[in-house]
Amino acid sequence: MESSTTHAIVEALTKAIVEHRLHPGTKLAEQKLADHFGVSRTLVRQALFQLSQNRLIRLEPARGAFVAAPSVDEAKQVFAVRRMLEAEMTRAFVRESTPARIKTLKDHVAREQAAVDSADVSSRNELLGDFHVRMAELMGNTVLAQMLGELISRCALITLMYQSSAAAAHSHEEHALIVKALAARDEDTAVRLMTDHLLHVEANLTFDRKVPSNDISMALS
Amino acid sequence: MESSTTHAIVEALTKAIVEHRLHPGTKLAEQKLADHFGVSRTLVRQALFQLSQNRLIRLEPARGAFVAAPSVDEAKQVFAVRRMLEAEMTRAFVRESTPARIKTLKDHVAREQAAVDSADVSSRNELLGDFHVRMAELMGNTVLAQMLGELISRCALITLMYQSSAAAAHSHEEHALIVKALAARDEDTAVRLMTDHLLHVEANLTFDRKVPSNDISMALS
DNA sequence: TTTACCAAAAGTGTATACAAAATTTGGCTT
DNA sequence: AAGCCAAATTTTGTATACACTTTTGGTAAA
Repeated sequence: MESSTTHAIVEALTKAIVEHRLHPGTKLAEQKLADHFGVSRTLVRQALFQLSQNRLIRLEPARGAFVAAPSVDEAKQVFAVRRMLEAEMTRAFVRESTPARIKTLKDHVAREQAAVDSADVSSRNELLGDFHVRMAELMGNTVLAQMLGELISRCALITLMYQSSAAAAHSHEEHALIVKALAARDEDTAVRLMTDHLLHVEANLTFDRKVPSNDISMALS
Repeated sequence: MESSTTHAIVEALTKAIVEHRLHPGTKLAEQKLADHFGVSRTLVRQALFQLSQNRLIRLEPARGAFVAAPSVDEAKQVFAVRRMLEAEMTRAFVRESTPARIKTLKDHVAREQAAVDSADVSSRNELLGDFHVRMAELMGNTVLAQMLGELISRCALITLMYQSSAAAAHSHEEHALIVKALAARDEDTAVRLMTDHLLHVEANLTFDRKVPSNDISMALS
């Protein structure tokens, strides 16, 4: 089960939503997607169902699928959970820190630097989110990594829409500081920096909305 | 989308798995389930997919669905995440504590008492898990509540199989102590009790395996 | 002009059909 | 009796068909 075709559709739609080519509220009609991907509605429905579990779209009974528009409240809740999870994760990271793990994070931050310098918004934000997922993965706890991945992709929509370039650069700097504290095995500082970092990201979101366009074919082309 | 028929199938299978009428490893053939529920394979497949997202079953490409058998390692990871999440949740709970919330938890613990006294294993364990979900719900953070719900159902298989009655009674007593600390607004004690509680539950799991039987119709009848 | 209403069109929900892959069966050989 | 290969069977993966619901668009009445 779980064909790779379905997975490809999920990936394509995820990318389109997260890169903001499909705006919140846009209707995703099954047949149109099926035609676009050259498959039957069956596979599209599987993909849509999976995306709804990831909270990237919303399914309304007998009405269809729509690109999700996470509410301000939901975003705040997601950040609250992330602070809980990541504060403890950071603490554990320091305790089980190894040179190899530190190096992996340092390398990641270097890649962030490059992405922040170039103006590629989507890869920049992907890397900024991945910093947190990478930390979780390094802990060897796949459950944690996966859960954090879900949370991060869940508000990817919001951060992508409403995070300014300045805020992104700020995030990157904070990541660098966190890695420094981790390398110094300074537990309290690292935890504080991580918590503050998440608070900053949340605070920098401006909760405006923009106008949607709903041309699926164009967005996916 | 997301018909209630599919939901009914998910519920029925969840109950059967969690109540241990379907053993880990049992194959869930689509046509047999379809016949049993009197629907087409389409709806069964939707249900199976959803169950796989809940980690209650495992889907193998071109081979079908099998009742999940969470590994020891996975269980440990789940508990590690729960400790992260619930320690902070407990801390936040104390800070935003209200008499009404305390009462809700006290009522819940009272119901646990009844379930522990009666020997109904499945409702007992359901209530013991729900204590934690209830706390999350009271915080008004649905994201947290849902995430914790996932985690708890994810190791429901394990706790149900391998938690003794004595351990269940112990859990119940610890819940009562936690509520007491919450009522006294004793943050540090509450957090410590919660952390210890989760460690105890994890420590009390005995990771043996029992023999599977694979008669679907009998288990679901 | 606005509102109510009805028919046509489009879209979702479920069942079924068919193709492809895996499993089982049965016989053949060693 | 054990191992192995091929045909037969079962089971999964995908497409399609059809019923039912929602949306749309237009017409008539207020």
